[in-house]
Amino acid sequence: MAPSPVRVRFAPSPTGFFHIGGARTALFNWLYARHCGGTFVLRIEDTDRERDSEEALRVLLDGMRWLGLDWDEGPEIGGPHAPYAQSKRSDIYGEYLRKLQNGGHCYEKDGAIWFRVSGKPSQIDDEIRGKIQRLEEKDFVIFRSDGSPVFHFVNVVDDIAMEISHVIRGEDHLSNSSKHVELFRALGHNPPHFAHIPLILKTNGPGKMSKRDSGALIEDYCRRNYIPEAVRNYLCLLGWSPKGDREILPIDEIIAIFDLPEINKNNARFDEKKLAHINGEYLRNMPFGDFYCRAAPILRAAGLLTDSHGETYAKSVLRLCQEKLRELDELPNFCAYFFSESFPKNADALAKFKAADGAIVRVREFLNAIKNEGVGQWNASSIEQLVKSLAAATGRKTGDYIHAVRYAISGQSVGPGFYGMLEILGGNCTVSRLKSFTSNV
RNA sequence: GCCCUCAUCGUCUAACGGUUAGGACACCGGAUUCUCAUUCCGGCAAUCGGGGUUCGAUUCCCCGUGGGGGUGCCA
Repeated sequence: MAPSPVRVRFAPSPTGFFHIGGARTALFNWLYARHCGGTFVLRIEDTDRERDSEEALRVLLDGMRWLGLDWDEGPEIGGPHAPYAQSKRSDIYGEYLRKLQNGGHCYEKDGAIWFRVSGKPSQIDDEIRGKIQRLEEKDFVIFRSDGSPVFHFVNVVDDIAMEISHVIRGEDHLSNSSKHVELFRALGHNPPHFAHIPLILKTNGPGKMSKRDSGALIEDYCRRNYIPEAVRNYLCLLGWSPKGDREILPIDEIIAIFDLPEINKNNARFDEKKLAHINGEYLRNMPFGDFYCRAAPILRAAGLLTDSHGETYAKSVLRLCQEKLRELDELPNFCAYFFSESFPKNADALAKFKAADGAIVRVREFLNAIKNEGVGQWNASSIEQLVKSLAAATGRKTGDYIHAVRYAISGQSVGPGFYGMLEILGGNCTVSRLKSFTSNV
């Protein structure tokens, strides 16, 4: 099969953060390249010299890889148009500057080099927005007085040199495209196809998402143990829709149906709650083996799970938890009492316990019932049997016992199914916790 | 100010010019004779305003209004 002529690029500048807006732009470029069987180029626009570039670049590359956005040409893998960092391409910029000078397209003023605009409106044919015309009225600087080239110039030069066919970027660049078209023409090239994608706006208040907004940084989701596929899936939904009342779908299907003209024109507000919901969907629907691999290290890091617990125990606990979670980071709080005697007691749960009529009496009754029965037969159904006959004997509801004992055992008012929870905790542990609870009240 | 752009529930979105305007998040209610942060069921909730074009407009055109972006020797 002949390679697709589609070549797209993501051209971030390493600022030390991987902003969610940039990530979505990268994602849409990547999706389009993969959809077309084209090439996805990663180009680093590091024209700000004095910055901790190594560190900042790391954040970017790690974030891209975490999201599963692999590039075909770029840093660490090279390619036919290397180097892929603008700080290393000054020879090329000098060469293209000479072309402009030879064509009489620029002049010097105040030590800087200025581009002379044509005075004619530029037109772009945007894949999302249709034809857009704009007159670039004023000449603009392409080389600063310190000799460094500015964004508009290097951006266009590299798109020419790297044979970029489609420029997919944020709508904040729409007004810039008249500058860029002028540069393409002056350099003797037709401009590429453009696709200006909508911006991601703050959840509340005016303006687009900024680094400071909650949820704005990809590396935070990584740190918070979000599922990268879930974050990526959510990002797909900002400005694009798979239609057919579907939202959560595997990336291969998204790649198959993704296309530029279907991208929305209007900006989208970021919604962290919906992201959390989608993360929960991914978490609960993933195979248990995958869930265990992600969850166990978190419990270890929290100092809860140790070698003494054993893998079988850890797995049975986590199997119980998987179906309840929205975020992996909730896990330590959610199940600490399975691993430690010094588990936290939830304040609301305590309030409920105190408010419940005779809760402590129920706990004592339950403890006595266990003592009478013994813990020889200790499994979910035997515990259920025990609770039911106890309730029948005292004329209470099973819930009266369950709620009270749940708090006594776990310090929580919510959690996994009661009978399964006690089975896994074990009869001896249950008894000893209830003893110490009743004697300390 | 000037230039560009956009406009469906609170939010993300769907709807060849003909639909009771659909789905999802959030929120509210109910069920799961044990909780809920799971699951299921139900509810609330939208075509920015005004003119056209048309038998018929969320959809096409114009004008307002509102939002967003640009207007740097930032990217």
